[in-house]
Amino acid sequence: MSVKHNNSFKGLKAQKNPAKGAAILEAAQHIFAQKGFHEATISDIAKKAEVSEATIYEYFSSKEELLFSIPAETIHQYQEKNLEILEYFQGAANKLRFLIYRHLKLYASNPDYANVVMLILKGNRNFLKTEAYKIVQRSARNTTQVLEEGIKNGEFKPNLKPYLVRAMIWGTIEHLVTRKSLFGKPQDLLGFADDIVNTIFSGILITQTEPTIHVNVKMENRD
Amino acid sequence: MSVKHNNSFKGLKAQKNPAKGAAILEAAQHIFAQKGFHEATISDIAKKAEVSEATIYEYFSSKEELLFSIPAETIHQYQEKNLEILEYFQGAANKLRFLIYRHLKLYASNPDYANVVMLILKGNRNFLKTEAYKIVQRSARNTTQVLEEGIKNGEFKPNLKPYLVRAMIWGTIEHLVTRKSLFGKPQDLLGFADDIVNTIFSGILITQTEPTIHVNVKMENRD
Amino acid sequence: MSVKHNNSFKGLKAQKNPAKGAAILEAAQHIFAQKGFHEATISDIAKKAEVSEATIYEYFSSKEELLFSIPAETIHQYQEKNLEILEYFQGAANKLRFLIYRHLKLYASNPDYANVVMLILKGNRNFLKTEAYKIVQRSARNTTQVLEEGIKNGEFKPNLKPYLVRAMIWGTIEHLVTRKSLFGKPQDLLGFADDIVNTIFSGILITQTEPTIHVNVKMENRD
Amino acid sequence: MSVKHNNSFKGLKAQKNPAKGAAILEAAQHIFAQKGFHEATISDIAKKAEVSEATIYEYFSSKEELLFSIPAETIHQYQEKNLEILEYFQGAANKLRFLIYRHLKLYASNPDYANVVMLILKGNRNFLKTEAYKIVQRSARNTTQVLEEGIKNGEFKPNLKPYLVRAMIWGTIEHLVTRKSLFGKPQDLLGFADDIVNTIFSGILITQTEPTIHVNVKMENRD
DNA sequence: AATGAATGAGAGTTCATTCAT
DNA sequence: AATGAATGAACTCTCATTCAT
Repeated sequence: MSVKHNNSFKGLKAQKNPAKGAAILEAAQHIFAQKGFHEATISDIAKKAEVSEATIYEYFSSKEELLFSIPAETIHQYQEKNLEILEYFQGAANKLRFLIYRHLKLYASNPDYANVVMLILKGNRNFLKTEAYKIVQRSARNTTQVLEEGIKNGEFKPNLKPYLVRAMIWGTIEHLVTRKSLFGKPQDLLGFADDIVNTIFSGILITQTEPTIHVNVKMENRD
Repeated sequence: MSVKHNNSFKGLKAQKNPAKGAAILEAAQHIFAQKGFHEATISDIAKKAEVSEATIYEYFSSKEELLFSIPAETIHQYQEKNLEILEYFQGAANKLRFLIYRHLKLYASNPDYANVVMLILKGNRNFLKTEAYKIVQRSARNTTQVLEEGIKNGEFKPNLKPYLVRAMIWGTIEHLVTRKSLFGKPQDLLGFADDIVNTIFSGILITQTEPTIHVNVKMENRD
Repeated sequence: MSVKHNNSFKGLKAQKNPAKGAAILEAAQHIFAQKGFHEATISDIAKKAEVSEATIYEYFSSKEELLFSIPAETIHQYQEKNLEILEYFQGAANKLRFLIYRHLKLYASNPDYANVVMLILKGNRNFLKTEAYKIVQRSARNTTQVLEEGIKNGEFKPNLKPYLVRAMIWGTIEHLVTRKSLFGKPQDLLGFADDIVNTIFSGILITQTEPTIHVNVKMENRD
Repeated sequence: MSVKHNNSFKGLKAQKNPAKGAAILEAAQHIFAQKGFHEATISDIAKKAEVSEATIYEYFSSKEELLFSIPAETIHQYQEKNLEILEYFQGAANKLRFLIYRHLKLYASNPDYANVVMLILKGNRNFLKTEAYKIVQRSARNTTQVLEEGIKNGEFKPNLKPYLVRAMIWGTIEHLVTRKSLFGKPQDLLGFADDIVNTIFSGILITQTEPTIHVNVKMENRD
């Protein structure tokens, strides 16, 4: 049932045996992550999935479709959950913090997936025509909406450009994840979440207010 | 001057006719930018460069070396000029603003180059072993050093993590440039420079400290 | 019987369809014999074998492996049969005569094979590392052993050097076979067998005994 | 003068600078001997000869002609000298012994040359159309003539087939030389000369005629 | 006489993909 | 549903050879 539904948005052939389809997909994710798209062969994937090469074509109509099918499921669940949880947060700042965590966690918890997305899919123009990519876009709207909400309710600066701030947040995350994919570091992606949030929220400059806070404290002591 | 001897830092064959070598490189950049690495053929590049395929191999020992040779010259000049100009700026903030502008401009003024770097090289592990990549790394040090300088001299927050901030700046730029490569927008990359700088400097939150500035002034008068 | 399992001693890929593998091998033998190794193309062989070029690579991993696979089967059967029959002969001289016949016949009955061996493989250093070559070596041991046996039992001269005599026999055969491959003559290789044997056995000099035979005859007349 | 004469029988382009032509030839001999014909490149040879590739084509019109030019000079001198010395020998047996020595020595004293001849030229059909090959043929006539002479004057068996015996002698030598080219052994080729001669002369069988010699002696005494 | 530079012409090899069973 | 077997279609790269200087 839910299987049927999944199939529909993935744009796949009807899957005779969904478990096998999933196994192939996972094998593909792993092989692609290790070798890259062109360097990986269908034969590699077939071996890893313990099926014949022909069987792969029973489930996916081409090597590229196989690649594009990798994020479909993941991104779908990610987005569904985001929307679900987002409602429980109060305030744009909290929502934004949540989205940043989630985004980082998505990649942190699945290095192969991060690899495929950052090193392969990001540079692939055909991926943009994909159903899965549409969900990525929708996911981007989440962030933008939260930013707009924050402007409207006075949490965020009124002259802030949502498009840019979203680009900063995503760009930061993508940069860090890509580095982890390529170099293995930074080890702890999630550890950056707070610092990202803080910097995005408050910037890096020392405001002239901060030293004065000391003075204020003294004043209160004097009274 | 140093430009003349750039053969030394490129891992190229000795070039019989440097002008032809450059023509091939430019043709390659264009074709790779349009089609991607694997989709582009040596034949495509040869046609574009108006030389024979064999001639390409007189100048570059493999298709991949041809690809990796693309950024070498550009990145080298970029880095040299950065170092040269950086000295004239006073203050870490100004220096950082300059580097952000420069970085954006590098890609904005050369869309094919941006394409190759963002869509092809960024996902290529072999590129990391390249001489050209070493210069990219050195260029990254520039940013980090400026950030450290800013912390030391009190311009930037003392608890700021240079690695992260640099990741944010670069990630933002890469994200924007990648989008421009893929979608053609945002059209005006350089137009984002100020907003990036402002956001990185001051964040997006409306600070409640601003009114307290008044109070501060009075307090200091009192002493 | 042992023939069925010959895949084991060939360094080949597992053969999907051994009949097709054999057809390719035969086509290759013919084309190589006609054109030589470097002048023959995989395309030539594919046409002759009525398969696609890619199919050839399903059975043999490279053009050179294809070449080296040609003698494997033949030489194996040749050696097996030699050992089998050799036992039935009495005396080193008879055994040696048999081996010379066999050796000549091997080439006489298969001109393409003779061509490949004499004109191509004999000059190929890589062939020496081959499994098939090991069998050639073993086959050489046969001859040497027979010669040693002949020395021991007094059939052959005690100061004879087996290595040299074997070199003479093989060299003679190779020389004749090569000439036939190159010039088409001598037509009848096997016709040389007896003369080779006689010369190897008795040399070319007229021994001083021979004229005395005449005398003997006269003596008998006198009686 | 003699230079002009040499050029004529080599079938070469008129050589501007014969010394350079010879240097190229020697370089080619060495490279071909090491790598084989197809594996050796004109570039290899040019480097070794310390000339440009184009220069090679000033002296030899193709790679194959370069190959075929290697034996020309050597074989010419060899044959001239053979004919010259042969006259001084008395008796076919002595002459034959001389030719066998000479033949072995030709290869023993020039391993690169041996390599080229045995591993490359022997399998090359085009070489047979060559001027140099004609001299080889003439050199073969020497041997045959000596054999015929020996038959006529009663030194050699009357039923001996000169063609075969020459094939045996040459085949033996070629076999030994080829082995030395391929395996480096037998180290001492010339050391085999006497044994070859002895075996060719007297064979390997222990003749039962030897005791009859006694009888002969008595008979002759009786007259 | 010598060569730097350019290239035409292939050839081997790989792989995604198909299809009969 | 699964796959063994076959192949079409490319593409990179190499090298002998040429020719203007």
